Amino acid sequence: MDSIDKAIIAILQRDSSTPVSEIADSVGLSATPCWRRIKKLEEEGVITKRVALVDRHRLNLRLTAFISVRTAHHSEAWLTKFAESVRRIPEIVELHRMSGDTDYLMKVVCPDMVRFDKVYKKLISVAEFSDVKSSFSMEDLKSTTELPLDYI
Amino acid sequence: MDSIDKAIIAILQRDSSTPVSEIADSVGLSATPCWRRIKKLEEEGVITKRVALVDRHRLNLRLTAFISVRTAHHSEAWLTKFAESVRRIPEIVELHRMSGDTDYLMKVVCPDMVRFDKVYKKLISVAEFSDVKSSFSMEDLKSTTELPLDYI
DNA sequence: GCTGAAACCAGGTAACC
DNA sequence: GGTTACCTGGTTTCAGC
Repeated sequence: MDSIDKAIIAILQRDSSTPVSEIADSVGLSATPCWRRIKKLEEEGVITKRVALVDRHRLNLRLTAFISVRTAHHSEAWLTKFAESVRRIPEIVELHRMSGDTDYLMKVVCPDMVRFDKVYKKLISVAEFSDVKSSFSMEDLKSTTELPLDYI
Repeated sequence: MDSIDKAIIAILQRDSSTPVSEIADSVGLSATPCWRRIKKLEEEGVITKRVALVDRHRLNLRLTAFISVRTAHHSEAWLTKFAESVRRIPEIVELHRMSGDTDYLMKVVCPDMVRFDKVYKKLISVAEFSDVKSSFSMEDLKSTTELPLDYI
């Protein structure tokens, strides 16, 4: 992966609807080799998918919350089952197994506190926790899917 | 926004490279009216952008961390300047103004602890904090850009 | 073996019903 | 919202470097 691939990824991370010919111009290549590089990046799994991003406010998702939990269960089987359950809850968009004080950290999006409480209840119904803490985002100041390309 | 629009969004959130004709089939429409709906969703800002998602491991971004900070400064001017500075740090992919114990919560991606410390130093160089806590993700169990469509 | 020109074809876009 | 036609842009082939 050279600097041209990096430049291609930079463009596609920002706007994947950019025509190949335009990307080719930007990186100083003609369309065909540029297209082949994109194809290769997709085949090799560097580019995993192309998605449409949606304005969460337009979907009535005005509340963003973080739930951190502790649990007494630390088996592989418990983790697998827990992760699988969380993957089925669409309001929980992230789940991290953490080091330190909390065992798991989740990011939740939903319309309001009433709906948040429903997600919360759904969550505590799928697994047992010894401690649960919720904190709420008042303002989304930065949120991007663009990853830094400085380390390749 | 009706159930057809919802179905269209569901498909595009999952894979924005799906051909319009295929989407049209799925939602029981012919290509043109389906395309018109997609165009409208984009114009109205429901669909904000189309992006390529990249495997962070392939970009050498193996460390995910959360930094929560407290600050003594609570003016609008300070917030604006702080947010602007953070937006210029590519390793910080999320910044939330929080309620409760912490004032701001950030999500950071970088290769390792050494690079994390550099981001940390960059962060404390752009703003003054009274308290800074870092926690680290050991395992990414769920991470999606697909938002729940149950509330429209 | 990789690049780019040109031909080709799928799919996005527009006009019309 | 559908049908048809058009035309941009993605994809393949092939010649040249």
